[in-house]
Amino acid sequence: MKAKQYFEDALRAALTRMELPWPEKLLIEPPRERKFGDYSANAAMLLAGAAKKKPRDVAEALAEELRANDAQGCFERIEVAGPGFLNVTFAPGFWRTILSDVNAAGAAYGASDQGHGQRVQVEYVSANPTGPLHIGHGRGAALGDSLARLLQKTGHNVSCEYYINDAGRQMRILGDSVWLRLRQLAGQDVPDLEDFYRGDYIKDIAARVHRQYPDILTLPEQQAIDICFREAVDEILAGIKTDLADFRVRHDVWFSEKSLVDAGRIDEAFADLSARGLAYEKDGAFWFKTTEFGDDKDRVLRKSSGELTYFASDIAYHHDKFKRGFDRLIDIWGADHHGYVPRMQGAVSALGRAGALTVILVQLVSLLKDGEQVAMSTRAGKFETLADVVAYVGADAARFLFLSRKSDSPLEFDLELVRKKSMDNPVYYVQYAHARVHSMLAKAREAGISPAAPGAACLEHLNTPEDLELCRLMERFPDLVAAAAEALAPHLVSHYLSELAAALHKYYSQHHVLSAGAEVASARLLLLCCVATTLAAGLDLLGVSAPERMDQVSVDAEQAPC
RNA sequence: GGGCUUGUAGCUCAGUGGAUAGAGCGCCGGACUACGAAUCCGUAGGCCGCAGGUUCAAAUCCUGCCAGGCCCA
Repeated sequence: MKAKQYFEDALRAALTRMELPWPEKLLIEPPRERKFGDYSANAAMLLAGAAKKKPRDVAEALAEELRANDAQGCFERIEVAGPGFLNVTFAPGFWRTILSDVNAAGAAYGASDQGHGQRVQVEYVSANPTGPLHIGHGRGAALGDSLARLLQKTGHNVSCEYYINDAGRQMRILGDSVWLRLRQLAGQDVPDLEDFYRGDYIKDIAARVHRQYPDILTLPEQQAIDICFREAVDEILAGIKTDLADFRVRHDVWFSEKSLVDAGRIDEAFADLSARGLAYEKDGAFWFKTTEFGDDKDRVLRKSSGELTYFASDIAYHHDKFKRGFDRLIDIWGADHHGYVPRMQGAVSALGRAGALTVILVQLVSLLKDGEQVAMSTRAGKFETLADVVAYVGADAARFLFLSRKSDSPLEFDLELVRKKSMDNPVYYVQYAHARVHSMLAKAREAGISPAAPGAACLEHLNTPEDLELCRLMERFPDLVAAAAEALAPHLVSHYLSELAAALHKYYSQHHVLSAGAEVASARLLLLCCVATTLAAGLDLLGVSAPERMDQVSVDAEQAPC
């Protein structure tokens, strides 16, 4: 039985009997302070005006009504407090029923059908294949992957996609850059270009291409550049895929911009806009009337030179997404693209799908080492790439940190702090709570003690404040998951996990389990088993492992830096 | 100059319009002859950037400033 739902139903029935409406802004939530009970409702304050009574009097009447109809004795206390809050405390026996739920659901605990199978596409990372992923991409990757898990868990039909910008100007520059380095490495005296990729990885690619195509210098230049370009994209993309896999980030579809252009989808989208009267030719260019959708000026889709803008392929791309049948699109972008959001929203409105796109902007990550800023924009810093960072601190620690901040706040990523295996580091705090339970379960097996069945009589022993606190927290988990999915906010999950882990550690220090007598031990083992299940379910939503022993984690973090 | 975003404890950050604003770290002081001390318990620390407004109720919503970050011109 869900506590919040039970209270809501009881309250609704009481209001109906008292011929009072259910106020729009009525909220039922756990109060900030424990002493106010398990759940709190603000109904009386909202109804006082219309009823022409004092809020506290309305609350008292409601409380009386609830008490009179609690035949099963689910409520232990129903009180009125403060300006007119209605606070309820559930009886211990009510809380213990949560153990059956958790036990029955197992890894699926917290799942719901609030998405009703809605088809959602999450597009994330989508970095240009012009170089390796950096730490900022890692944040978007962790967020996108976790959001997908959250949405999946709450009954959405989710597809994850990576958009490969393999057409256009940046790609030409990439090909030129490799070609330039290749000739330089071959001893030719070629000056640097004004605009090109300078990273060492370009030299590595150039050297390999030269080895693989020994006669490349004798080919017509355009053909040679073409080879350089194709090889570079393939290699960089393969590297990106490896880095993401090592970070446990998954995409279902890798969508090529070039394929979009080649398939004529750009023209299709242009025709679609023209047909709706939302695009026009002017000064030899093709314009999209974004001002009709709140933009401050119209935007060019095809320049007079015939070159397409980024915006053009992005429109065609989103057009294509909708044609593939998605009900809702979620794009995760770096915050430096925020100026692009109104334009893109305008485009989606123009496609007749206003409101179907949500853009999440991920703020920058500043990389620190012992409190000192690490250079990000040059190759000088050792830890510029995502791969280096993940190898240094471990995927679990990196993911947990990324996912414990709101996406729209800037984030400080201190390599030494994230790497530290101590209580400075919340990820190990939570993982340790999970491992601790499994350690006890192993000890219990040796001693021949097994967890009680969910309905067993011995559960009566679970009546200390700490027992009930764990039950309360576990009972909140499904609501929490639903809220996190709704708000697209995985950080709610990581904060919840820290709270549950804290309750577990406190429990551990106050109540001895195995030596407490057969019945009590058995009951407590069931409780702790359920906690472990909930912790594991939550960690899974973050894509963080739930180890059974702490010496199993962070093997990768043992490696020395570079 | 226009726009987006962020200002909360010494630091890093939570806080769906609700009660005395929270957590972790750091500081200081305690706790293992029993299940893992990667833990627990306690103390101290706040004009929630500033000023107005809406509301029974504002860190939260609105407006104007101030400051940092970013985008555009």
